[in-house]
Amino acid sequence: MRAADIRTAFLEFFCQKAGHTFVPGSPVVPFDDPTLLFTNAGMNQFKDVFLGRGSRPYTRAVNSQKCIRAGGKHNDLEDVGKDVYHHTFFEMLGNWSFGDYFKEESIAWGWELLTGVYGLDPARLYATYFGGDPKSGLEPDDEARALWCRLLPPSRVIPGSMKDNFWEMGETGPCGPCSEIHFDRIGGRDAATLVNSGDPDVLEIWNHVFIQFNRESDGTLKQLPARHVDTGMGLERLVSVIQGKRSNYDTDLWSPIFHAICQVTGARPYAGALHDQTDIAYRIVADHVRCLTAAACDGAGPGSDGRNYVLRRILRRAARHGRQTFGVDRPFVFELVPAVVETLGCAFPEIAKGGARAAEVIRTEEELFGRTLGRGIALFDGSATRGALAVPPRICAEDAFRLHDTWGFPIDLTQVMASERGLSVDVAGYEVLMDRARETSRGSATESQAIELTPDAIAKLAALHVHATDDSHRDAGRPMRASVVALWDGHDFVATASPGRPLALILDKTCFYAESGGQEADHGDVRTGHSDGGGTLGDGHALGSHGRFEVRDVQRFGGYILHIGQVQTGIVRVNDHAEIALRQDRREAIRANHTTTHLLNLALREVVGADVQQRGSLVAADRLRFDYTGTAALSASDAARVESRVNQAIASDLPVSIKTVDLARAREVRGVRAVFGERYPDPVRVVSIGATVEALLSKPNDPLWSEISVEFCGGTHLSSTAAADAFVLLSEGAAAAGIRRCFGVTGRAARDAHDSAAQLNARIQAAASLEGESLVLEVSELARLESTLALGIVARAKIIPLIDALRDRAKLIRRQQEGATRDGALAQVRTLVDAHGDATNPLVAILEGADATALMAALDSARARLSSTPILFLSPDTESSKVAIAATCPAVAIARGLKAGEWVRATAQACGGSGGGKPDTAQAGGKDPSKVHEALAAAQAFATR
RNA sequence: GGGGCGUUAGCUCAAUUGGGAGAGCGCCGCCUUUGCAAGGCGGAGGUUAUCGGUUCGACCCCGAUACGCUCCA
Repeated sequence: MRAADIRTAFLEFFCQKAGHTFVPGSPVVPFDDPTLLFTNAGMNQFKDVFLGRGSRPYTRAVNSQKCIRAGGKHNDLEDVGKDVYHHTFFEMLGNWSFGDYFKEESIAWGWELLTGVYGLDPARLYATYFGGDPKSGLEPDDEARALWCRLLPPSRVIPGSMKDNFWEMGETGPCGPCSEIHFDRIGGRDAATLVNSGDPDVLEIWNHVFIQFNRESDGTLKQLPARHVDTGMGLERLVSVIQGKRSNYDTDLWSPIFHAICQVTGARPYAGALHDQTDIAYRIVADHVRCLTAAACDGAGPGSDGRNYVLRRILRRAARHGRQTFGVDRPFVFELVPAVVETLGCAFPEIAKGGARAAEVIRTEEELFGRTLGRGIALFDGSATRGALAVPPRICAEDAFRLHDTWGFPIDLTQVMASERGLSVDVAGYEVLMDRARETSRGSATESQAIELTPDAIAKLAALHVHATDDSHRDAGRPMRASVVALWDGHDFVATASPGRPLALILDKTCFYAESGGQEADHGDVRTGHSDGGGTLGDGHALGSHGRFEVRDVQRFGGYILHIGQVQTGIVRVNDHAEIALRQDRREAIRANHTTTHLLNLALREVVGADVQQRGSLVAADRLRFDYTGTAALSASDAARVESRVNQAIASDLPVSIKTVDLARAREVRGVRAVFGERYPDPVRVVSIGATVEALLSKPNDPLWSEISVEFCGGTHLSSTAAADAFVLLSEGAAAAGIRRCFGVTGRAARDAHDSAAQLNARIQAAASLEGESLVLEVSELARLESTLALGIVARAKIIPLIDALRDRAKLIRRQQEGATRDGALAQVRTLVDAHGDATNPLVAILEGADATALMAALDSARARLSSTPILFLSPDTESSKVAIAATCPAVAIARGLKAGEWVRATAQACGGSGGGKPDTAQAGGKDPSKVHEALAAAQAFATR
């Protein structure tokens, strides 16, 4: 069976045989799970179901999930290539039951598929089950054991430990026993003792997890009302087993890629040897290009932080092996992408579609690395030259560390390069420096100002029967009454709080919007009073007699909303009544910016193209930021079109409609904008502009809908677009490889941007009639304004060439001025030189109207004719109240003890300054032009002393 | 999140303790030579990323910002 058939057979088996729904695997880049660098298991996208927070319209699901294990807790990066079964990228075949079937069906179907469909020899299969753990008070999973014993002899049904056969998602939460199916590649023997012993020929192929407990915060296990099944089977491994190979790499999942490597690099064909450098490089490069292609097709390219940085390291490892093992010093990894598309494209449409773009992303990064490598090699050469003189010849620790820290040269690369030159590397010293760097990197970690509610604290609140915060009033945002249910200082719950320390307030209900989905939190005030005190919360007069709390941030943790800020006056206590009010001007600005963000999203799609995808956004009170996929800068004309589309929508005063509806129905609406890879709650909140959500749902297929803005969004919005007033695009640039980022403003700020542009334009017009020095000064001021003012990019694009034209004129003027002052100075020098008698006498003179540069030119000119004369010129400038001084001394004068540096210093001191320089030429400056004659006298005295 | 490094002519990069902003390649012009490659001479091209500070004087020192590279977590 070919790999593609094996994959298809799995999906069809569960779809047809047991009524599973095929749910396409999620992207390898999880967008809303900060605990996860990459998708690393098929269950990732169903986490909310297991946690009991979400649901799906089906109870049985199946797919093949693209997984990446690199850089995170599960990191297989270092092992890739050294063996034949670790991968940074792999496929996980999985089937799931959400509160539907359980152990019996799961095990029976697993057996049927492996032996019946795939035709694996039953005599080579082994099963493990959870053998119980007295320490944790857990019974053995006898149910699973009994089920297996129906299919296998009891000697091949093996009990397993907590580590191998009990699955937990985290400290708390859903968990349960699991049962693994193992396969013996050799056969004809009893391999029971080899199961889970690390023998490469007896390997786990399929894990069935039976989620039946919930681990409570006190450590106890509670039976779950709904029990789930989560299985996972690595495709690469399965294929090797079915195709009777001892290595994952010896299957048709890899051969096209190996073939491509051979073609592109000209290396000898892959031979499959475990310890051979070339074969190791083959495996590493093939693995890495699969990983990079899959990531790029899901929108994640190499970059400088987080998961992007992991991808960068992966690419550089591949590129380095290409260079060192295959001798290819040009970009080549990108040329392997078509082979990856050939093997994965049929199963994953996004890879079939995104291959070309992925290759482009990879090629760009390879070129970048080539440059970094080039600079690093230059540095290495210097270091090697120095190191060659040492005894024994070696690269010193500082250089090795610097190559690593600054230029990204892994120590082993430095070692290889050093050995090529017959040098060793001070690795011990390098490790010391590395440890020190690690220490400083960790040690200076500042304590976070932000207050967070830890999982423990959430559990504690739940134990105290504090209910989740009711935020149903947040859209209205009107002042309201509530009560203080808890006070959290970041470490402990406290009963009272007074001014000073940062504090988080938890109320029973709130009108504040917590930061979410890129929209910033509301700010505002909370005034508290105590029910049995004097400060009754009657209609106003006694308010605030107990406490006033200023809210500067609002965050949601679990169901609890934290109002974070400080007590301003008085005291705040748990159980206080509270009058809460948010800052309406801020809320209004955020609403306008959020609705406009949706309009911008639509406009970009219209202008740039339908494949523009949102990659993040920030809605603040003073601006909005929007990231989207794209590799080229927005042209000036496109920017103008985008801006004008948004302004048209604002001018049309379109109504904004918001409704929470069933997710499946909402998804059917044509043109709906959902953030790529994002998971949405069900039901989902739909925000549409220009047509009501009801209208959308009544005719979901109407082509009209793709021309209006429809998004899934939980934020606060205007009721109609006119309130945004106006929109200006402030900037557009690259945020990361393949991602563009633009900033914009609305309302007052947009008007201000227009006004600034108009004023600047008027000044530019006026400057056209200026001449001389005033034009020069004005141009530098205009350039300063251009770079500091918040102008729209449309306006800026028009303004820059106008300023450039003025700058050209100013440059000409300046050059003329400089020429004039220089010529003036030179003319004076000529007379002075003509009049100068004895060539060995010092020439000391005042030149009128010269600056420092002209003085140097004057010195050059004088020196050319009086080669043995010490010369010093001064030039007073009353306007800037400075005296420029410059001097030169011929060798004979220096030998006599007259050094230019000392000479100018003595001269400058006579007019309130100082200076210095080399013995043959020096510059200085004085601060008091009125003393220029004293300085002249001092210069003469110094030279003739 | 925390470090380190960098940003100078169209490109690649220099510039000693703070003391006159340079080279190579490319570009323009002229000359020589030629089968071709080339060679010689001259020239243009700079807000030293931006802003502020220290100083008589800043590419250089200090602070902030932007952008890039890089390491650690």
